[in-house]
Amino acid sequence: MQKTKEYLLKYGIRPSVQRMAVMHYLLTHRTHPTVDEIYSDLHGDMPTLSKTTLYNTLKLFYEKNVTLMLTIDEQNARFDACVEPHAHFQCEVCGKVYDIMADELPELNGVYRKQVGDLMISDVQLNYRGVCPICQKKETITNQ
Amino acid sequence: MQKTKEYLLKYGIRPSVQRMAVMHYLLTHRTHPTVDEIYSDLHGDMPTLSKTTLYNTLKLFYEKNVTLMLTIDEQNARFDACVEPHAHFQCEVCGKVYDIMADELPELNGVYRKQVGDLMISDVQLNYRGVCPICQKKETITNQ
DNA sequence: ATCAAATTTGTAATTATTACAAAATGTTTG
DNA sequence: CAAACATTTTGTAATAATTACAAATTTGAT
Repeated sequence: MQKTKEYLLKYGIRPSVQRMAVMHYLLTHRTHPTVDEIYSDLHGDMPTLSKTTLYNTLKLFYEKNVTLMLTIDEQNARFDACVEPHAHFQCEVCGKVYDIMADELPELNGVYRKQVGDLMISDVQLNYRGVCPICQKKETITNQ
Repeated sequence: MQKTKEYLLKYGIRPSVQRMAVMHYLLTHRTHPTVDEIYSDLHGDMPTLSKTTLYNTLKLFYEKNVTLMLTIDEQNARFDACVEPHAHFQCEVCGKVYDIMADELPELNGVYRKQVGDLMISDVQLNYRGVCPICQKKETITNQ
């Protein structure tokens, strides 16, 4: 937890109890959770945590570039403590979001740029959609 | 309008009056409009058009691959009749969405793939965010 | 023209997110 | 340490996009 505190301070964020809990959660759950998922999971240890605080906190993290805010899912924003350039894949069946790193997609680094033509870039998101191998398998069995 | 009808038929969509109006709108307005924008613009000529029909129609178009449904904007879905591989840029200030074609971003074609690793891809979206040149100019003037 | 199927419509429900003001907590200064 | 001030959190209520649903309308085939 001391590490989480230093992590926040390094990004210029005052480490309140709530902020540390959220940051720690994101650092230890690399599942691209939604606001509701974070809320449900933290609620056990922090019954007083409010949704508004969560929204405020996640927005702050995003503005200070501590986390990413993914728009791959039309229904909910999703959050990611990994700020390295990487793409995402969402399964249309189970909804799970997978990471795609540069070793699987060599062109990836080329699209993560500061500038394209005369446009200055502050955020890049590369989103893939499809059916993940697990759900493909299940569908094959069902359709027999 | 006859062309729009054939366009829909080509994609296996029955050309009702409403569907033709929406398709024609998208073919002649390459501005990545939201549902509300389409609704407002069509409402003059079609006062009975309902939002539900719009949502149904746009979902159908998306499923039949006649149009793209963009998730670049967190607030609203946006629609695009250009189904060629291309990226998008949204200005954080004015909200306008620009196209980025392969000539401006040579790596673009490389990320539009049918497969990445063992993942089968059905949809790719490459979204950039930043401040567009027009808004940058305005901000410079304001901050003097 | 009739009938069945497909489509459209309006209303109501759902759900994610934001606004806001009061309460709580943390920080600074005398 | 205590008073004064700033920041953060909280709960509730408002907003806004999207979906559910059943009745009404339109379409296409016979």
